[in-house]
Amino acid sequence: MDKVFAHIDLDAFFASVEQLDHPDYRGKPVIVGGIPGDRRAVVSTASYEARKYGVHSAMPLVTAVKLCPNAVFVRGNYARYSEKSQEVMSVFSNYSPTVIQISVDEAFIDLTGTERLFGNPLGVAKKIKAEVKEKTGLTVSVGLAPTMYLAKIASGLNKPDGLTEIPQGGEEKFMLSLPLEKVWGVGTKTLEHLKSAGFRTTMDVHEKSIGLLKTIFGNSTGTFLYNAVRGNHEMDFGSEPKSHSISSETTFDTDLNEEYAIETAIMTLSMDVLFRMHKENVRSKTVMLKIRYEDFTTVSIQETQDRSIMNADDMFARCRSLFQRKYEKGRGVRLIGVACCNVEDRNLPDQQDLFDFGDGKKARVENAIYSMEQKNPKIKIKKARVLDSGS
DNA sequence: TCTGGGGTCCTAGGACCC
DNA sequence: TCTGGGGTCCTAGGACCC
Repeated sequence: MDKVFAHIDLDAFFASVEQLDHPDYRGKPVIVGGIPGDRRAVVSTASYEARKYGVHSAMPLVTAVKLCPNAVFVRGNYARYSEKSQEVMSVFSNYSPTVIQISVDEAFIDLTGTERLFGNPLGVAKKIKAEVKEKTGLTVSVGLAPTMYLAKIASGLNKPDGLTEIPQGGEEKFMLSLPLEKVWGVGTKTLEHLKSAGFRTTMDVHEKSIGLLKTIFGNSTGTFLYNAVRGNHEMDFGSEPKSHSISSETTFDTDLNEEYAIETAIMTLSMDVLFRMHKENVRSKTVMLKIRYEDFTTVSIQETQDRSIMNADDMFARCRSLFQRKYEKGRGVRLIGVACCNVEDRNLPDQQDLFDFGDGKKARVENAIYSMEQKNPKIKIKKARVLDSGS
């Protein structure tokens, strides 16, 4: 049976939610990500009105303010966006048992074999667009194709409120009509590399052997490019992700070089990551610390111990020790980040649980604090050091 | 323009073992 | 003595995505 996938992308999602919730923002440029004066913010989403001024995602907010000073600027209400996202996603499940959500604002729907129930894929796509609009007030762009990879590219071609279909058998032709920068998975670095190696179009890539592409771009990228331009690249969401990580990072308003102040930030981040691990009921033996210096060079250090992280003190002690080992004293730090890698389900058997090192009690206390915070978000219980964020 | 925060995956080199 | 080869695990860095 011919396979058919839809990729559905919400148009300028965060900005559209703001316009939906605030009628006075409608028809105006709306920029989500920060407000004028936020020194190091970047644009998260720009409404289509703002895009006319050249504002786009990932642009420094300072630049956006220069380009479009009269825009409505908001920092963003991520809980609200998440709520709207769920409303939209629940519409999709009416049309197929197989919905793969890949981020807050996009999902794949496997429409293979749903023809008898709902009609042909193009008709289904139109129904989905109409139902999303009716139930949530938001518009989406849809791509239809025989593979998820192609559907993903197709949905981006006629935004906003778009609908683009790549017919069965038209995969290669479609890819060869595409400019290189539209090839999903080719970012700035690979694009530069392609250009410097003399590739200007997908057709140029198509002419070369897989062996040559591997030699120039490495095994993984070479193979990817070879298949992509033929419309043969498959995205695999089938297997469960092997490793999972939970991270938290922060960019300081101004660079820091006092160790005590940086370590205080590390403590806040450690607590955040640890609480999120509690919430997901997972544990980890590996912590990672990331330092971005004033000149934007970024380094990281990680350590895996035999025992899982027991509590916030333990987590902070591990991160602090990594910081002390890695930090080049005196250098200005613009960002500090903390992560737990290779997290696993806490219900899995773990040898160390047979012993109690006295940390078990602390962990139970933290769990209690965490559940209090969940019941009443206004209660914020923090370590003395974090409250005293001054000296 | 002076570059967020949350992730995943890939690679290369070193340690260690047989 | 100064030197093989394969496999696996860990770490640091980088590319990419939304």
